Amino acid sequence: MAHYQPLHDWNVTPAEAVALQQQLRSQIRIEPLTKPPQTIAGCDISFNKFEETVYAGIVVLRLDTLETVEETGVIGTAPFPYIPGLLSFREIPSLLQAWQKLKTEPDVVMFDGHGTAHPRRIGIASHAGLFLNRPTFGCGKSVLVGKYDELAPERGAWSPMRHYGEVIGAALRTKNKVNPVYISPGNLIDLETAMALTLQCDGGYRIPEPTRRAHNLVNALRKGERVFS
DNA sequence: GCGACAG
DNA sequence: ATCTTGTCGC
Repeated sequence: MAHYQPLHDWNVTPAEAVALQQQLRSQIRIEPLTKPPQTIAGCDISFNKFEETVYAGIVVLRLDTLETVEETGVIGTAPFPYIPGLLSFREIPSLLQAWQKLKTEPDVVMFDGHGTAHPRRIGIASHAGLFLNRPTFGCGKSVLVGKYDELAPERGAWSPMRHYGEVIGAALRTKNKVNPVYISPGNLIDLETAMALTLQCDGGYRIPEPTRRAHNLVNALRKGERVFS
């Protein structure tokens, strides 16, 4: 049901992947949201060690109540290995299949990884944002590139992440005295809004609800505890 | 050349 | 990411 723009083929070599990133980065737009979002989606993939089968899923929730409104999942194959900086080429193909199964198009999408906080400023959230043509941002659990000053221990505290002099994202504390998560805009959104949405999706855990639910979903799918038609 | 390195 | 039990701290 939900559609996307197939900007390019995913059957590429690592060198071609880097070239594609260099070519696509100019199309990324970091700007405030056009309309107030009502729904947000979380995406994630899971797999068994040493196996190529990937379990991808998307969970859509209402931003006001954090109630889950839709879930989709697919079992596919990873056409690309995990290479730092090229994560999107491994995860996006299957996520696009899950996206196609959505009945409603989410207003904004949160990814497990980075957006502009990437060596070439086009992490999975930015790359997918170009295909989906809607606001996307990344919420990573660790740093790929960039440095930041330590932040206060309270939830809500944050510190900008810098790389080669430019602000590429922010370390944001989502829970008191717990390691921060790393937020960076993907496409069609700005850092401030991405951080606000992350805090709004609080479920009492370090990981915001969209990503946390997507993670639980794909793990259940991998273990055969969930089925999608 | 050496170390770092999203998930 | 995944493989896994107990254990330290609030």
